[in-house]
Amino acid sequence: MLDIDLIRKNPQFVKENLAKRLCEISIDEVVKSDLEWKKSKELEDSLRKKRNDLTEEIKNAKMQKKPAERLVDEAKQVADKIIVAGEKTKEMAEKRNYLIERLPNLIDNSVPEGPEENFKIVKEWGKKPSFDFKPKQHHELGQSLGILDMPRAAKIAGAGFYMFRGPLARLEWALINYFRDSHFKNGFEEICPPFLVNSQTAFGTGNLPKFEKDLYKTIDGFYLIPTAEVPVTNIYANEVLEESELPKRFYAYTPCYRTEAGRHGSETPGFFRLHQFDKVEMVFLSKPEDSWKMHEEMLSFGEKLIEGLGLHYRTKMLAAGDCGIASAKTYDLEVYAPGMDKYLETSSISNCTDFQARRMNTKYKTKEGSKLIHTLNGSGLATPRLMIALMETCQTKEGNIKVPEVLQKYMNGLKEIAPVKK
RNA sequence: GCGGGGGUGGCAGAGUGGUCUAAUGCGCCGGCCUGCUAAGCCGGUUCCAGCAAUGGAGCGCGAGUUCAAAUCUCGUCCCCCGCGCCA
Repeated sequence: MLDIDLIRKNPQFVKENLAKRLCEISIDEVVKSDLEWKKSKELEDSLRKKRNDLTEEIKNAKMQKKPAERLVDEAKQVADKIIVAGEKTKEMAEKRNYLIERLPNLIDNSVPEGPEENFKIVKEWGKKPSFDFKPKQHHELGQSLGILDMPRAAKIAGAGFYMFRGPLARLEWALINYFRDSHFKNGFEEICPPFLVNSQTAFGTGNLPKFEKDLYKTIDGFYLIPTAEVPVTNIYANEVLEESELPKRFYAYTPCYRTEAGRHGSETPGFFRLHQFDKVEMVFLSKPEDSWKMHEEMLSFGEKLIEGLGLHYRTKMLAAGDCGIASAKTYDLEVYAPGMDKYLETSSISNCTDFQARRMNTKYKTKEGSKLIHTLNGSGLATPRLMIALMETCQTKEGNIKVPEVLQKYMNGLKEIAPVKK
């Protein structure tokens, strides 16, 4: 959430900033609803004051054994008015909060404004691999090797699911463990969080209320996590940290569940847009003054992981209009898949400044009192699209898949995935 | 799932309808004192509105009873102990 105080004192600044990301919520309306709430609250407070005074008089009268019926009658009337005024205040607060809870974070000045296509490529690493044959797509490779079973995944669950078998399943765990080991060596703390969260937690990271339709909800009201960012960022919700505890760096492997509502149609064969996928996520908690430095640091951790696999990728600074609600600035890592001849988003690395901290109420102590922390999150990395790029990049003329060197130790030294016997 | 106990400020912990203006202690911040440190003393240390004076709210969350609720009633969530079930 944005600081309501900032909106009050400098609505023009907020308006201009949010215009960069094409935000459809009117700041004028936020200011107006806030004023209406304030007016109603003032009336309610003055009535409460009156009742408190009367209550005090009643108490004194009773202690002095004087009659208090008239005062009680008057207090009853005030109490009725308070109920009416209170309902009005509540209604006004809901109206105001509805808007504020859906406002996105302020965008950083370094971010190109406007719609998605205004992105900036800030780095390219490696180059497109060349083949002396026509490279196949990942699903062709996977099926002919007998290590990808899309039809049975569809039978078991439906569209939007995949099933890896044998060496491909092991390749996915090799990736996950390669990521985990890298983060561990960097000194981060590993977390195994809950994969289901309550609504307060989903609100904290900004997934609720605006994006409820993107989340799976259980019959008893839990939400399946769309990313480990949700539980891990919320670890210190409603807590005050010591200044010396910051920064904190976490990583967590989890499956991620997304409805992908409104994204039907067969845009791409294979496993590209999924209801469930695996990801290792980095989450950093920092002091405000350190977050931009840590954002660049997180970016380079993500980049190093892809570089270790030897895959060609590019780093994209998202345009303001393409950034998530909580993000002040986001880099995407896009890894190249030669079979599809496409760059695929395999990581999204964001500085959420104090936007999530305000929703979660996570602060740290300073000499000037407690202040909101900054939160950052980034994939390090999401596996399916990386596997697409890896399979397509490392394919041989025979249709086998060479295992990148850094992954071989996680696969009992396997160097190449050959067809699996039935 | 059943039975019992509990949830109060940064922390510990008192408070069973109206002197609650939430005691007291610890921690932290500021000040005084001091050659320096410690001790001691004074003030501050939840949120909302306000430049402020001040006013309002707040005792897990929600509803109710009452002129008045941390305190009584109901619902709900969470934690602890015991029993049951279970990977």
